[in-house]
Amino acid sequence: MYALVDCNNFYASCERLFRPDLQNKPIIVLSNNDGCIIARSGEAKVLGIGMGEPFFKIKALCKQHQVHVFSSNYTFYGDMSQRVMSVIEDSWPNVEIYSIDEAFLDLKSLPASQQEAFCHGLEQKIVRYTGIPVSIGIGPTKTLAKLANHIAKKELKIPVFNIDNQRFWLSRIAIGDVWGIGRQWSKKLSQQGINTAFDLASIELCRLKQLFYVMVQRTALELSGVVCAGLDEFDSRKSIIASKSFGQMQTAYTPIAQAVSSHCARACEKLREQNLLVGHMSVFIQTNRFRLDLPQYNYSIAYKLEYPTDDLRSLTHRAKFCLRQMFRPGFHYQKAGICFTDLISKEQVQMDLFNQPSDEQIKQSEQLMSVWEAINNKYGRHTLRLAAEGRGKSWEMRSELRSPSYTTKWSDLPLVRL
DNA sequence: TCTGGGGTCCTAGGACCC
DNA sequence: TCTGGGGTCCTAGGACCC
Repeated sequence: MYALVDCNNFYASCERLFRPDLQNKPIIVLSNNDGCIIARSGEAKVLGIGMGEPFFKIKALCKQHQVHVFSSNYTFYGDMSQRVMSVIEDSWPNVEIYSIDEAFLDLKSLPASQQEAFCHGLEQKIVRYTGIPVSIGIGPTKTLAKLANHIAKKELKIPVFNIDNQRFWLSRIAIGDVWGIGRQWSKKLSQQGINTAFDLASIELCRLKQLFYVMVQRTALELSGVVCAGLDEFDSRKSIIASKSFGQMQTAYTPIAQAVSSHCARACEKLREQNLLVGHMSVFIQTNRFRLDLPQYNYSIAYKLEYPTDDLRSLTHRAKFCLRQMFRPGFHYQKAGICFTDLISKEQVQMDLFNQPSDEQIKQSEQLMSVWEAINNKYGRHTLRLAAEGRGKSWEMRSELRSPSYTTKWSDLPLVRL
């Protein structure tokens, strides 16, 4: 049996934590650049505010209903996520952290009769320790646990639900609400007369094989109770991306090069946090796809590194080289970014017969990068940075409604008056 | 005026090999 | 007129997730 713990309206719940005055008030959280809605409190959902909707389209509605609007504050949400996850990991040994607000538990070592009681206890513990409300779904496969969670939240509005002896629920769940079945496939499945989770669970596999990829077959099997995917407890990342839209469209080379350098530094931070080296990078730039009146240009250039590295200086140098190759004047650019792939663990580097850097080079680079990190950890991010990042950030994103970083910044600690 | 960012997995098709 | 069979590896693109 598996359990899925999922935080309720996670970002909205975080924003409410240090703002008790927002209890029972509608709250929404915006994506980077204050562009789209990415989280809504229950009260905001009732108003008909959709997930992913562009903010400018519903600004008037928000004003009319006094919706509290926040820019996203990932430092804060990330910290709250860690707190929730550590409560879960302290309570149970087999945990897969699936996303910022979800975790799967493998409950097989617990007698069936105790599973629900354990989940009730966990749910209460999480809300008591962190203030974040969660829902927990229990089922014989991950897909069914996910579905049980959906039923707990959307249908029954209870904190814990076990679908094991209540499979009749499958016939009440639309095919598009099943984990792994998105827009395109649910359309295709409907054309075949498959409209509910029950339909998909009971279809003959050979019929599915002719029409769909293995992913759909796997989902069908999981719905019928056959485990196709176990717990993935070891986080081995396969790519790292850092990219952001510009606050305003950019036409000149220099600010874009500074943005790419800054994204490269962020990607490099993530790389080093996980003790990885990168073998392959690609840099991309894009114009604004919504501005059909302007000429469009999207391009990316890949660069295979001479040897895997985590040295920010050489990574930035290569990233700028890629950008120079593809930058064309005369366009209004909206976004730039960088992607690292071919990630390998620092402990398992394959040496190269021709391009192996000397031990001395590796040692020097590591010394420099660790001092660099130590300074930034002590005095704050960006205290030390490459000149390539520039100083004034004319390209920086909009984030006008950001809440304080209550739990990660001394100057932002909440004040309590008695 | 204003439209996110960061991931995974799978498949088809091309280039190459013997 | 007729033109093999069996592989691997890489990349782009499309689907999905939160």
